[in-house]
Amino acid sequence: MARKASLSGYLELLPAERLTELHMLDTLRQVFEVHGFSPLETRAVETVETLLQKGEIDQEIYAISRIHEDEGAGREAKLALRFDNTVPFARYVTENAGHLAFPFRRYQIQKVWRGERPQAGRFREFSQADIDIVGDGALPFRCDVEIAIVMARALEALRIGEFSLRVNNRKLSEGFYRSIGLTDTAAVLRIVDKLEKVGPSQVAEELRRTAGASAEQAQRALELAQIRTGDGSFAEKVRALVGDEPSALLQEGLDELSELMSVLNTRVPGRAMADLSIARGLDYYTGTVIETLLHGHEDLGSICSGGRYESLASKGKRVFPGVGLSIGVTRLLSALLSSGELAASRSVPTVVYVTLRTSEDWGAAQDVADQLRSRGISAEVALSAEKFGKQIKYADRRGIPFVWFTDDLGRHEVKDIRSGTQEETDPSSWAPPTEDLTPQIIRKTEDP
RNA sequence: GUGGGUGUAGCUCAGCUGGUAGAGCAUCGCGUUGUGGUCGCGAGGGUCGCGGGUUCAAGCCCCGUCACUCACCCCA
Repeated sequence: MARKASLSGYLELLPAERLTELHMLDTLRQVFEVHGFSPLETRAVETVETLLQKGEIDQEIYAISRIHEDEGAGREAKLALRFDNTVPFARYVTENAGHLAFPFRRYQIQKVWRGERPQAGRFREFSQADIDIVGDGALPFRCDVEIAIVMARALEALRIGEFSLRVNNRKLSEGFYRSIGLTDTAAVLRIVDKLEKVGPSQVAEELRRTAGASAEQAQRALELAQIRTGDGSFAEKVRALVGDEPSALLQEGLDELSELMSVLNTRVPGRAMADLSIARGLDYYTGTVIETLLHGHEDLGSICSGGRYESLASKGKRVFPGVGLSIGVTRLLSALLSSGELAASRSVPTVVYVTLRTSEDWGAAQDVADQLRSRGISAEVALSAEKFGKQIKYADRRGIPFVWFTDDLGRHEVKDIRSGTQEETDPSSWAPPTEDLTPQIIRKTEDP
């Protein structure tokens, strides 16, 4: 990949790359549906008001306008492109609450737009694959667990290599920070979130400078954030750190995270890591928070994140709590394509290239192709009767595995371009090996 | 938005203290005249990002501008 894009941040793929992307999307769709998630799509456009409902503008939003908009047109609602799938989904849920059955589980794979400066793995237009479960009034914690399991399985199905879900719980973090006297928990979370990037000493310094922490408070916050275990043992470490009786909030967070880790370790062993530095910025998350690290691509940042939000959507007195995770499809795809880890075996869907002996054979060649097509075998007919060498080369350059010849007596032969073997055959019954029926998505580097 | 780097053939890049534009790969042709890939020979392909300036002369120097890219910020 790594081709120069005409516009930075707006990825356009070559056919072989797009086939790889489609394979990913098909895989995700299949995993989501087999777990009972319904497909959903929302419009590209939201009112600015909806997008900013959290109050804070921490996303670079693309506003849209009409070229011929009247000068004084202040009456129309200001519109903008969505920057994620969660906020539009929340809006959709409240609008259609009367038609939906709760708890409602859906998947949604769509493009989103952000005006941030593009960088490797950061785009201005990209696809996210979301799953969420939303309840009416209440939603069992069990849903947090299930969402994490489904996503872990989806990532496994993508065969992208080793990855870790890094999980934490905001109740745990907030409860702890409050208990040591740090009240601006949002600021603390934001600073602590940078631990991996800037290191403990700088985090401690920032805690003192911007979150009003004493040296001792900063030290204790750091100690919590540095807890990282692959099993449930994080809980003892937290309790040792707290000393006296944990607060109700902290205890709730401990219980939830313990349950999550325990189930994940049974159902998707080795994929989860309790990491108490994970905070997820200033978002709407209220409990479980998750980020995902792709091994070997740590610099990419998280490839799948999300968590529990208690009140993102509400309608009058009704509140719809939810939990969801989102895969950065474009980020993942571009990284694996440019590293060469994922590739398609050919750039076209074509399985068979039907050659032309003379220009007049075109009709007969289409008949052959149609017989193959009627059985689901993708076939393409040559446009002119060039030398066979050239016709074979045409197929070779596109990665088409088979070339078809028909002689002047109507006898058929099919050649496997890779092995060079050619044999007599019949268009009404010939079929390729199943693995050649569609382009194969090759994972070049095997899992360790 | 702030700061650094880079723009030359389809791709990756060379191009000296200014002197009329180069390589490898790719493409196309021929050898092999209707069964590709190897090999050999040959050919085509460039407003040197764009605009202005200095100079007898600018890919190279100066100014501006655009794009790309990296870091910060933020995040999938």
